[in-house]
Amino acid sequence: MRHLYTFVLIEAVARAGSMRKAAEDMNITASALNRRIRGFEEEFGSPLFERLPNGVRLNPAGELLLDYFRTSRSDMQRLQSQVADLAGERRGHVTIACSQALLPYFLPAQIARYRKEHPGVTFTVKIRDRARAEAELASFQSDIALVVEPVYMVEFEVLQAIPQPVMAILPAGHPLAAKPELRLRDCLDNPHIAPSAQYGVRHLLDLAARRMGRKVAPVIETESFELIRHYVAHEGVIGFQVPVGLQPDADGALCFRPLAERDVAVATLILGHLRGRTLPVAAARFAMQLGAAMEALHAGRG
Amino acid sequence: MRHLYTFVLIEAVARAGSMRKAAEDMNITASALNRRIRGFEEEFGSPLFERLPNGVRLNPAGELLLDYFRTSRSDMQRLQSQVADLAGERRGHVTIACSQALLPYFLPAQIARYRKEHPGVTFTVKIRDRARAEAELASFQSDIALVVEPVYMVEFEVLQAIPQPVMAILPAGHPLAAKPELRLRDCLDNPHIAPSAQYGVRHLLDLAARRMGRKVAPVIETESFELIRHYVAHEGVIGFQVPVGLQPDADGALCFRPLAERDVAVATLILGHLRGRTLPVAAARFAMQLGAAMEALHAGRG
DNA sequence: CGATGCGGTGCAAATCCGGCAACGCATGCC
DNA sequence: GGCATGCGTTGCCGGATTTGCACCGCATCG
Repeated sequence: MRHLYTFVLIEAVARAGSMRKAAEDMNITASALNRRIRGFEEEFGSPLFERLPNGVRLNPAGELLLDYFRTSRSDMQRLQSQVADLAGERRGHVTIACSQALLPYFLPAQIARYRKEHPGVTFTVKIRDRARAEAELASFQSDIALVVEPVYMVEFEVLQAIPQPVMAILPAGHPLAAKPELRLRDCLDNPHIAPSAQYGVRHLLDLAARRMGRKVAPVIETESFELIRHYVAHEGVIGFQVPVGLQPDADGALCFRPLAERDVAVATLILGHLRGRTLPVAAARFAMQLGAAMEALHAGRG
Repeated sequence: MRHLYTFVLIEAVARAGSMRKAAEDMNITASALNRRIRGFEEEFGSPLFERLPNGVRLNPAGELLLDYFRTSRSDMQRLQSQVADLAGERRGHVTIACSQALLPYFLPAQIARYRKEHPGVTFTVKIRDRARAEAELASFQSDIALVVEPVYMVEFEVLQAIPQPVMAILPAGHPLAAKPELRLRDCLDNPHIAPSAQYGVRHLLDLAARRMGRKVAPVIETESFELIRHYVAHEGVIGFQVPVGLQPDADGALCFRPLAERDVAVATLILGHLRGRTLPVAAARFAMQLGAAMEALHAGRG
């Protein structure tokens, strides 16, 4: 949108922390950028940046203006989406910030299902841990978030939430696989592989272990849930994941057993968006579909 | 604001109903205007106007866009006001739509009082009857409205409301002036002067008269409350006005007597703004002052 | 104390945009 | 039926705005 170009530049400068860096990012010269910003500051009636010896930084007025711009841009996109919708085109773009657990099975299936009905809609999928997903929403960089056990924020509006008991991933022949439900103690006594600290599942495991005076001591600690799933079969260690990240009927090499609820708190899969925001048509409809799918998932297992 | 100029043009075209007329209004040529609009339509992805043989008209997409623009502009103004405020300048502009009764005494006093503290704030005062005042708010053309007995609208958010019994204005020596309270019947039996139909006071008088099978039959019917006030002394007829439109201690030529409440319903002076809107700082503070002044007025009399 | 990187500025080139005139078209009027 | 009027629209050109380049003053740092 052309009439918002100046704001895009302002945002770039704010992000880069210096006009010259921002100018390079935006493929214009520093002088052009500088003049645009000074020009706007004059028109606006107040400086937006503090000029420091090694760059610039937004002042309070600039922060306020950036807020204005971000909501303004978001509104404009929603408007375009609405207009495209009433023209019968059902076009649009959905940006979603989600936990890694959603990537292998749940989200691809859902996106495919949605795009089958509305091929004009495109997607951006960002992997964000719990805290950063909410920052994404707050700065309008994502429309919706789908995360496991997010940190609580007042600006987060929950659309749907379902429980997700933490599951142990076992190789098919593992002795513990005989039991229908596992104790955390048994898992910790065996070699195991766990996600690193920023993930929700690990957080719950750490809490539970500390409560019983133990520690999670994985042979491998990783940021990749995919690595966990695949490594379990190779060495015969125990992995952890929530159900939504597991294919209900694997090929027989792995089996999944829930951890006892009295040991490890049940995780929650939460779908939400920024409180008070009106989503673009496409994002709103996709969120509705996700909510229904979560509901079905929950009902199907409970 | 330069970056919103295209929207201003779009608004002008929507208002004029034709590009050539709008171009004349905005002091540019029709071709320039046309190109701006076509250019924006292309960038936006959808036409905004239906092209008719004798002009243009907004289509639904255009209506939506105009909404977006008006809130966007209003937000920008509020932002500038906020920034000026945090710079300690207390600048800004307040646009107020009000009933005629407020013009002679109440509003001038209030504005003077506010400007004494904040000389940087300027005012626009529009005279609007009850219905049009609310239309002004809805299209962001006024910040606040101060009207007598407004028609009810869901989008109107009441900040303060005080009762205003309808008063009769009598020449000092008038026989009816002996009574502390007048009956409507007595007034109608004497020659009287009344505001025309669109005004709140007249509306209440008409309702009351009809209830007792009478009619308001003024010797003069006028849109000017000032004329009413001044004419009463000249011919000795009875005029009508709400207290806020009357100077408490006149020079002795006139006296004011309330009409019996069982005859004529008490009017209401209402201060409000558009529901859900966040006012610019200056407008919000001025509205707060007005609210307090109304409160004091009410307490002082009751 | 030179090198580096910063924001800001003078000047010429390039780009954008507005005004003028004209076109195609529909309508209204003799 | 022709003529006039008013509408949106478009090619062309001149002027205003913006951009890129080179450069300045300044602060920091090795």
